[in-house]
Amino acid sequence: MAVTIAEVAAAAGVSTSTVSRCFATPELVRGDTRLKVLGVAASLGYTPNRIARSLAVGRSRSIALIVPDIANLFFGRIVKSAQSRARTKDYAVFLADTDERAREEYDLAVAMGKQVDGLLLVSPRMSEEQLHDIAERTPTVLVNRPLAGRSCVLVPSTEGMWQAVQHLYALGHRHCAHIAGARGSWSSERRSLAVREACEEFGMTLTEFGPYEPFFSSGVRAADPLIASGATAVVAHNDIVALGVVSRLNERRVSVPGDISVVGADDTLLARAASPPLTSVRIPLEEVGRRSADLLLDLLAPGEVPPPVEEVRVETELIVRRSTGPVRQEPGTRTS
Amino acid sequence: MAVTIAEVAAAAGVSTSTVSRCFATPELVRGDTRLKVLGVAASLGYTPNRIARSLAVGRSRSIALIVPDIANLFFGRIVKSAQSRARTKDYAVFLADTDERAREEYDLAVAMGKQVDGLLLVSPRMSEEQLHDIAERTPTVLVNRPLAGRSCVLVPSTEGMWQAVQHLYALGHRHCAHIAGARGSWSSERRSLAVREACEEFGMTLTEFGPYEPFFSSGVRAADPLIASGATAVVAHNDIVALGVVSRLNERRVSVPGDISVVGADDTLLARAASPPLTSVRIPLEEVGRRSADLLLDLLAPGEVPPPVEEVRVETELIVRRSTGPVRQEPGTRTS
DNA sequence: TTGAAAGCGCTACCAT
DNA sequence: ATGGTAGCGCTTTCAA
Repeated sequence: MAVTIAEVAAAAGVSTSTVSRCFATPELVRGDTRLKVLGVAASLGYTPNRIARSLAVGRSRSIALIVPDIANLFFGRIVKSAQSRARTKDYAVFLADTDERAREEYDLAVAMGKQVDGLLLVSPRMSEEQLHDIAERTPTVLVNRPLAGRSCVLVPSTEGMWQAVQHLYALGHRHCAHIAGARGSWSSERRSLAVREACEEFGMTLTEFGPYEPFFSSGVRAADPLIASGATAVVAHNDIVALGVVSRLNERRVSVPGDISVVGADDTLLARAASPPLTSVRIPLEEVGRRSADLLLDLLAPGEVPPPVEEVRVETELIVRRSTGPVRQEPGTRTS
Repeated sequence: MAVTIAEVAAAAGVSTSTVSRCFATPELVRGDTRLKVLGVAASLGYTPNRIARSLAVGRSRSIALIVPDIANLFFGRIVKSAQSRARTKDYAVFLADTDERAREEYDLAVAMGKQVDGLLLVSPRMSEEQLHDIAERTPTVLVNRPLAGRSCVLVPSTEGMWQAVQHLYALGHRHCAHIAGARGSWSSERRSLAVREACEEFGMTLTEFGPYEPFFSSGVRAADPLIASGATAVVAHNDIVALGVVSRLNERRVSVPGDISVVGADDTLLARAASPPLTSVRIPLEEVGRRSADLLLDLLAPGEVPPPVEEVRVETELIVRRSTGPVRQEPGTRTS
């Protein structure tokens, strides 16, 4: 059994209250007493029992991160920075992965919500009612999902998607395809909308495909209809899907960027590591993780009286790489 | 405030002991009483407070996963499956990322070890003394790091690396390079050793580079010395590094696999998504996560008296893709 | 089969 | 500035 506060108190010749104060509110203890207690505690190897403290205080100093898929680099990077940020503020972080199953999100969030002080829901797909219900019970911050009256960190990607279309237009493309992301995903909708608006603005023909789940296989599947559509450029919902497209295009002997230009999104490692490297819309995912963690921890801070509802938006930008190139031929003349 | 056991007891007209039993040991309660209590509990929306239970029982029904880098697909996949497995057994999972900083591993593990029932250390780099010290205090399972008398899940990759060399030899390569992984990493050492032994067996010349941290930039950096070495094939420590190499080779106008064949390891999404797709050594990471979680939870099971020390090894195999090809020219004649 | 009550380790209020 | 003590919500003997 670990050393308890009572043993420290006995060994230091003070009461348990004093020992407790030395750790919780050191400024309320006289200098020499504190030094003595801390010394005894150290020599005994005492460390406060967080569980006991949680029970007494009613707060656990822990938060839970709920994400659709940790093995997706997009979420991996968010989790990494959010987790790191939370730990610097002495919050422990629970992680739960819904495996892209929207159905289980709610139950999971409710269950986790009871054992933590706050919830960070990343790209949740559940209904607004369910989200409100959860936020009502546990302080919650949403990532990539707006909700009236709740704190959220949003990445509409509008600017980046617009830049992507502008880039393609400038290269001579006039028929663009878009491969949309998952149904029910707010960021998918925003990205699709941004592409649609940009194409309209530039007078480009747009063919839309989707929704597709964010898997490599989705891109592979989307490639054939894409070829058939006659589009010479494609903006995919994200890098994974984009590379699935590239893979299938290679198989079909369609050259990238010779015959078709491909743009991804998220600018994950995949984009840089691909050959040719993928032009992609950069999302500051580390910033997203950091700011969402900060937002949540602020909500939990005892000082704050009126929980500040904020809507943080981060900037996105197009990173141009070799996967996009000028139009080489007229649409429709391709033999494949 | 949430509903407590006392309120349920009052409403059901029984004692708190009985309510407690209904949830913990239902078989010790008479059928009708149990039904009644459970009914009342449900109607009141009661759920046991895990923190209070933890304090009373002395166990938290939670484990911690400590990994070097969650944003690395290798660890991401392990975390994903381990986490999922633990949750099916009603264990909550803490996640902590050391950001590849071996120095902080120990302190982190010690700190986390106090608030959880068990620790899953993935590819730890700390010293054996430190590992023993931690395992002594908290039930621990190691992944990718053997330790006398402790449970661990190991992936020596020997078979897969051997197959890689055999494959390259069969394609006509006679001079192979190896780009080693991080210093202090057990799996790096094992992989290097396996390549060394295989090259010797096949009578191939081997040039070794490294150690390199598992980053894309490491591969980029390793490519130039690789070219200078005159090797026609390279086995990289993992996919990320391999793709860094490919990227730089492309820049240098060295064709893959025309001039140099490249083999990666881990067979992450990166390998499949690359163009040309990367030949890679497949590691059953989901199995690693699942089995390590199982091992740990078995250690924690109350039934077990003598903690079974196991050493689980999983099988690896080479997945051949287009990044490897026959030798096109004699070593040394390349002009680059 | 059920109940009473003593903790689990810590905090926080109330005294002093 | 310090001590006494009543909980926090649940589990677990021990009795009945």
